[in-house]
Amino acid sequence: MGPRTHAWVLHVDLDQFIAAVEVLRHPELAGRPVIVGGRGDPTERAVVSTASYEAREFGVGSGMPLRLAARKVPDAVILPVDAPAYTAASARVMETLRAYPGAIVQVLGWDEAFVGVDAAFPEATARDLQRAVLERTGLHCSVGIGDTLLRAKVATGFGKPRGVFRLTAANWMSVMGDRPATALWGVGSRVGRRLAAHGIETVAQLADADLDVLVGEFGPRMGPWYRQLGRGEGTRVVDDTPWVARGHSRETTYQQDLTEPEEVERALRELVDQVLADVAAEGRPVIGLTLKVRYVPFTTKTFSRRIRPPTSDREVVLAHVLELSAKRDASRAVRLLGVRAEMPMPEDARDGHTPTRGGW
DNA sequence: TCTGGGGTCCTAGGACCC
DNA sequence: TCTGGGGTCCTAGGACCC
Repeated sequence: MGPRTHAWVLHVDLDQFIAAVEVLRHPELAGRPVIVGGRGDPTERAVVSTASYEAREFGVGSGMPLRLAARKVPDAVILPVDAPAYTAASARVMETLRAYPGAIVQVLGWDEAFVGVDAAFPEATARDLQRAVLERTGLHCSVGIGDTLLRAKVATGFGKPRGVFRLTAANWMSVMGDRPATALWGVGSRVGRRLAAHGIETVAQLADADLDVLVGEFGPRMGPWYRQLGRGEGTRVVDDTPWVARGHSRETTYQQDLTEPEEVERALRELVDQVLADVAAEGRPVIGLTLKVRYVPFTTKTFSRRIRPPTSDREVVLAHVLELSAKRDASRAVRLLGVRAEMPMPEDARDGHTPTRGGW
């Protein structure tokens, strides 16, 4: 298998995936505003993972503090995040897509994938896939059709919910030209603001922007890349090479801020053990560590270091993390701690053969 | 209403070497 | 006494996405 070019790129995106999985196993919740987040306790520090369409009507969306969401939707059903259940549901969806004759599937996350197909009528294929996913999993999805990964990805948004939309070089500018640059995948609010400072507000303006201006603002790599995004151009290669993780991290927001050194050390030991369990499961050592600390007024600092030689020894890793922790401001209470471990890429996955997530 | 958790990639600037 | 130019490695931070 590996990277391949097809006539069409389809982007399959499950509708309100997490909420839909919950409704599937709790049918009595159908039609009710369902919010999934944290441990399902709206009095805790946590945020919304997914809200059902019924809950979105009240202005609730992902990333919103759970407390606020609960207040906005008085009779909401609030459920805890159940990652294993979503992983299992996701696996069934991807299996279904792979079973489609001739399809190459590049998984992007729990609830979305690119599918490369050589079809004369991609809309028919899209409907086939929707039907197959619904039959096999009970879940609805939207499908974007494109002549590049980016166009397929952006097209999906116009198909939601349960629809199909095609975006190619032929209609890209007429559909996207007048929209804000931040409508593009990969252009967030910060980059949007920096573009606006140069008078670049829309997708069409970004597509026609002066390359020197973009390079001056964003560097030799990102500058040209943003203009390419504006044009909807980029790779059309779908790559089903299995994903190789660059690292693993665990972080925890504490319900009570940590003030005592012993509390911090105990928390770090816990995080290190969790991270090492994930790393060990891949049979790869640790070559880098990052400690993330969020202090009580909302500021976050990170401390990192390379580890050499590469190690799988718990005590060695722990010693490094504690050393990094010694650099933090011990006089300030801690709201969050995170530990990230980087792993070396295996030989056979180097040279960019493994697809970069979102690297179009 | 205070702001999760798991990821990836890029850039700037300093250290260090030849 | 002044101080090039190229290269790599490392750390910190920024940005984005689901």
